[in-house]
Amino acid sequence: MDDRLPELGDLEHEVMQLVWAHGPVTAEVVRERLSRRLKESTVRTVLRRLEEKGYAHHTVDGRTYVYHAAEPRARVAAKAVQRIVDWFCNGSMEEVLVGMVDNAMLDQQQLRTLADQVAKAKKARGVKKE
Amino acid sequence: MDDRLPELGDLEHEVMQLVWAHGPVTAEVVRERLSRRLKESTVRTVLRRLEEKGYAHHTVDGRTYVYHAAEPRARVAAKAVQRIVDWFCNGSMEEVLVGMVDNAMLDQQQLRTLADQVAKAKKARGVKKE
DNA sequence: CGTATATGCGACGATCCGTAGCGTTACAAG
DNA sequence: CTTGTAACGCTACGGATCGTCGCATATACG
Repeated sequence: MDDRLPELGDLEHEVMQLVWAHGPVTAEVVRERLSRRLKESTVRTVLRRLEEKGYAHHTVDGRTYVYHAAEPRARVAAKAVQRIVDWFCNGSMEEVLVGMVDNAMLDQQQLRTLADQVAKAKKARGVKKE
Repeated sequence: MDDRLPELGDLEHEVMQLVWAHGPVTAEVVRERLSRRLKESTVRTVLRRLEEKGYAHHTVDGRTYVYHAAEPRARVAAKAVQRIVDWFCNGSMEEVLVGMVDNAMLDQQQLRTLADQVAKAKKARGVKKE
């Protein structure tokens, strides 16, 4: 339950965003919603690779494959961040946050607000989850 | 001053860590410190690519190239995180943090402590920096 | 000036990714 | 049962990135 998901290319990412945004989807639906107009086989290939990489899985409805996200978007993002932190800063989340503040991507006011929001979100979710 | 640094491969990353860890370094020094034993030309190629990608730059000492990190490690890590956040969560840092708490990578107590440390670090640095 | 040494350049094989053609299968209608 | 059609997987190809070097070249030093 701690598998490292491989990186995604641009198209793979765009498709994955669609899977996350609009519940379970078929290759057709993805194709219609994509920015670029691609062949169906292209879309299916991407979906299949996404499944191989562990980002999604599918169920079968009649003769149609329906793709579901394997993990919620926030969790995947969190893992990615965790990897960055381990990778660059030997696991020191603090160093990263300092870097962000230092780089004016974030100020400590926002950080504190975020801490509050996270606490709130956790409480709200903690109830219905456990 | 807002350029997106390209991704790094495994070896490139390992070399970059050495550049960050031990001040300015020569190809020889990097080679000696590497986990794997590689040919000098390999190391030089990696260093050159690192420079092309904007992670490092060099000065010349006699006939020897000395490589310096272009940006501090924390800043690069911060940019990487920022990219993840934009990429997956449409820029919502909060969503990512919630994901981390949700995934037990972080608890809100740590988050609050981090906020304090960051505030402190900023104050300490702010003085000597401006 | 000749030799050792550090450099740049080019290259080759392995992967990854975007993109798609094609053969196959299964279900529905004639 | 035969056939048309829709959805699928498989294979592939060209471009890009990366790990890894060999080699021709430039240059400091004795």
